[in-house]
Amino acid sequence: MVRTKKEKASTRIPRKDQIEIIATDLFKERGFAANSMRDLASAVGIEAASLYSHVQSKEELLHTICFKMAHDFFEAIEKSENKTATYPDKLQELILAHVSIILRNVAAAVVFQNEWRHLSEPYLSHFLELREQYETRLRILIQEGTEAGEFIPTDAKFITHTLLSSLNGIPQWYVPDGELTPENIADLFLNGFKTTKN
Amino acid sequence: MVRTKKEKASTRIPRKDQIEIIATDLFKERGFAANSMRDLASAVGIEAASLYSHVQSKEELLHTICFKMAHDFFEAIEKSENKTATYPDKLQELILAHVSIILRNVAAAVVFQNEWRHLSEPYLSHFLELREQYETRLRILIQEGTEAGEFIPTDAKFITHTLLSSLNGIPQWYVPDGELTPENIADLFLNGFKTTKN
DNA sequence: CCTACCGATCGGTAGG
DNA sequence: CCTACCGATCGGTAGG
Repeated sequence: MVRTKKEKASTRIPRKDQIEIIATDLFKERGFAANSMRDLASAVGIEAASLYSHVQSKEELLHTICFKMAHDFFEAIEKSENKTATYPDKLQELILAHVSIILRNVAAAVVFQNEWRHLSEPYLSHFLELREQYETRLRILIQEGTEAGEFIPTDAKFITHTLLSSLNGIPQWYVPDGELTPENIADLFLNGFKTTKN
Repeated sequence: MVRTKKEKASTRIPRKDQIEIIATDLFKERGFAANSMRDLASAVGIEAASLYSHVQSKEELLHTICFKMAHDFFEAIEKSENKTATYPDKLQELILAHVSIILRNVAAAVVFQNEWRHLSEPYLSHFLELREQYETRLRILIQEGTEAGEFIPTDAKFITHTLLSSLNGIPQWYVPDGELTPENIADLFLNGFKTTKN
């Protein structure tokens, strides 16, 4: 079994991306701390030392995964804030975007959700800042919509936390090849948040 | 600083329990895999080797934490099933019990939620069995209540997963010394699940 | 509950 | 991308 040619499938995507994808999957499955660089290397099909030609450190991988997701979520909330629309429409757009980001890369979403605490400073602080910002701005969206009479009055803090927990819990039950689209899921979330007059 | 007497506070609870409590806190904070027995020993104030006089292995600690919680949750659902009451009342009781179990030991709830995957077989399979049982029985409660016309018709699977994600997400935002009681939180969850005629 | 220690494995580097 | 290797740390044991 001598490999005389490069295989097409493996040369399609750059090694660095391939490493990141496999790392995301491993971190999702057993966590950042429980996966060694040797585990990763073996899953990629190279030696552990060779990983360091493409990646500076184990934490760099985690950092990349977490901040890519954070960036996507942040973009989504800014987009919804800047939209000229009713609050229910803004919320609907944000929920759809949030769901879509998660479903686009479920493994990365799980790592983002569960493994950020293994980031070291100053990344950890930065990450938590972004996360709190997102929460705060979602809460404000709900508060303003409620004050405008476009949502049923609720405890905005509670609803925000509950909604986020539910959204971020999607990977726990979502079946990748099931019949549910991001739009379907977003719709399910929206029922109960619109005013009854709608 | 020679310790000539045993201090009262530290002799109050058995060492084994103390180790378990501190382990729960460490596992909650940085995960099972990222905490070493030396970390635990140092937090307890003894040498690593001394832990093994009280505990068989690192995993035994995780096992104890996870299955204690699983047992409590299981007891709660059985109690609610056996109660003669309307479905909304059954659900209310279950939600209150679930919230109470989480708030009674937030750290253990977080470990239960996040660290079970580090259990080895056959414990892992057993754990997942219990977990699925709980989910299934909650879903059935909601389905039966809906068929009985006591809940607004919804997608029972979706509602079950969403409710559980929200409940299990409580530790992410709950402030221990805040003004919210388990009853307050359970009430917040119940709005939206009762029929409008109520 | 401690000292002393085991083999295994960790993240990462040197040098090619 | 590999071989060879580093010091540090891991879970756990022996023997007291």
